[in-house]
Amino acid sequence: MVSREYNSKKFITPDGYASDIAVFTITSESNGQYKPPIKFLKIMLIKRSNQDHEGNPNIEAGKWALPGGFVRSNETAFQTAERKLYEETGVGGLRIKHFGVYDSPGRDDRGWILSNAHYVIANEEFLKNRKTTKDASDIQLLTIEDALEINLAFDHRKIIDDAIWFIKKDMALTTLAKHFLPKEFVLSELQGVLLTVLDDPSIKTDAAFFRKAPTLPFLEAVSENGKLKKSNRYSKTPAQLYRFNDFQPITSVYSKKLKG
Amino acid sequence: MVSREYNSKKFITPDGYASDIAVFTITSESNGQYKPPIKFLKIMLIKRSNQDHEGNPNIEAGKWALPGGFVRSNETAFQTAERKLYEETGVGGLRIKHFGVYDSPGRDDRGWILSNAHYVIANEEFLKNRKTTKDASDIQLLTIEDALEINLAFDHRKIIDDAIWFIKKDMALTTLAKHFLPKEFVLSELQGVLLTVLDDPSIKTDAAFFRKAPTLPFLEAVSENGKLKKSNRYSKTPAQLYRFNDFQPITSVYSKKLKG
DNA sequence: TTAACAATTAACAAATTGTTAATCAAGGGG
DNA sequence: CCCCTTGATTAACAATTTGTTAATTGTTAA
Repeated sequence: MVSREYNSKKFITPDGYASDIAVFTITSESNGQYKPPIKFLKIMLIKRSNQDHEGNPNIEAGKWALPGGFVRSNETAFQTAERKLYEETGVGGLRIKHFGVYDSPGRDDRGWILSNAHYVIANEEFLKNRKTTKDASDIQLLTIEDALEINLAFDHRKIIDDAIWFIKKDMALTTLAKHFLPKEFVLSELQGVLLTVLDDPSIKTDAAFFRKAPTLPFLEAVSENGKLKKSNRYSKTPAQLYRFNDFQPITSVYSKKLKG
Repeated sequence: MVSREYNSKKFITPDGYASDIAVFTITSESNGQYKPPIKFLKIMLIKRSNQDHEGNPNIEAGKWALPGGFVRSNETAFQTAERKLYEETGVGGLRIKHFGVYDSPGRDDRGWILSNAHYVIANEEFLKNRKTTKDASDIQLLTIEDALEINLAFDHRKIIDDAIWFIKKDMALTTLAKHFLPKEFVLSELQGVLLTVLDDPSIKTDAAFFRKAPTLPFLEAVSENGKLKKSNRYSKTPAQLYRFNDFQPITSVYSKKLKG
């Protein structure tokens, strides 16, 4: 397969090509009946076991790490991400997005190992339904604050830092919020998700947000048999349910007012 | 270096890790004196020689390809990009940005070879000053249209397609335009650059663009000894010179009107 | 002197925003 | 069953921005 021309240069080649996945979710904690819950941004991490499958001591054992694994020669890192996500956490069918490559020499004591990093957003309900393929202590949802405090394997702290930066950006610029929410949701839920990840004053003020939201081209009010569908899940007053449609908004710094 | 534990799995490892760079520039073609020039978005490609440095037949010989090369085990792909860009095209000091990884099995006949893809924006003047490290026929600036029509090596067509998508996005969302322009420029130059890459009606209408531009937080009028500095390079009427400052604008789809 | 023309400015209606103050529609206590 | 409370919306209005079309200005070339 590898040609003579290429081999003759005696290049040193990588010792491994890994695919890692930062799985984010927002968990809700009830704040009393008929009140919007308190939300926390969390990341799914796994604890590296002391031994590998063959019983040999595992590198970075005992530390927390992003789920992931080595890419096989007949698949892409993207496919590896799908596969490992399902194998290790039992979740499937989520939108996976590449956001960076980590290839600093020395990042992995085993040798020259590259990591192709992805992120995934899962809504709470989705994660609840996951199969428990490993015992619970292995997989944990940690708040971002906690995750960045504990002892993380390899350069996963840097990877998580970057991943957070990317989801913030995508949350502001795309309809990423949809992946944190159920199909149909109430405006306060959307607002809660946005505020958990972003820090945009124009989202904070209720009146402005509630007036603008219904006009956003990527949101639509849900109706059922001709009349608007409402929900009481977080308020006594029935609140209108919304869903995301397929509109892909784009913005530009050269039009409309900016904040920075 | 590679531990027993790891080796014992007999993983197949990649046969090579490459770094490729899509270098974009906008060339100006005079449209008559005192007129804004016509601009074209171009990409720098190199023609793969028939033999490699050692005289062996080269893979994908004769085809056009992105400049780039194999990452060494003691550097990152980013550093490779800097090094190869300088070696092959004589340009240095440009802002290089990662945008994707190409790792489909079979993308390179030599084996399992990954490409870490970057893009770079160079302004015309900068490229003019480049050292000619290779004979001219080897390196060419092609318009995007031409580049996508010719026979490109490996999966470089896909890489270029993606790179274009990324620069469009970054052009709209960041002050990327600054890299296409000289330090000080006239509004019609900025407008020309934006229209060459983007297709935003609000930029097209002169009156709107000229009225809004001076208020953009990331632009500032240039003055010299207390008075505003003007230029006649593209008009009889002296036009105000502007420069980008360090303001990093951010936008959000949840505020301000959208287009999509 | 004047026609031409890019670069601004002006002017004004239409659309969006920020803000503060009403309304509305239950659930729960009395 | 009548209020009180609390989110969820609406209303009301002033302040900003934008889209458009119509002037103005400064300079070169005929």
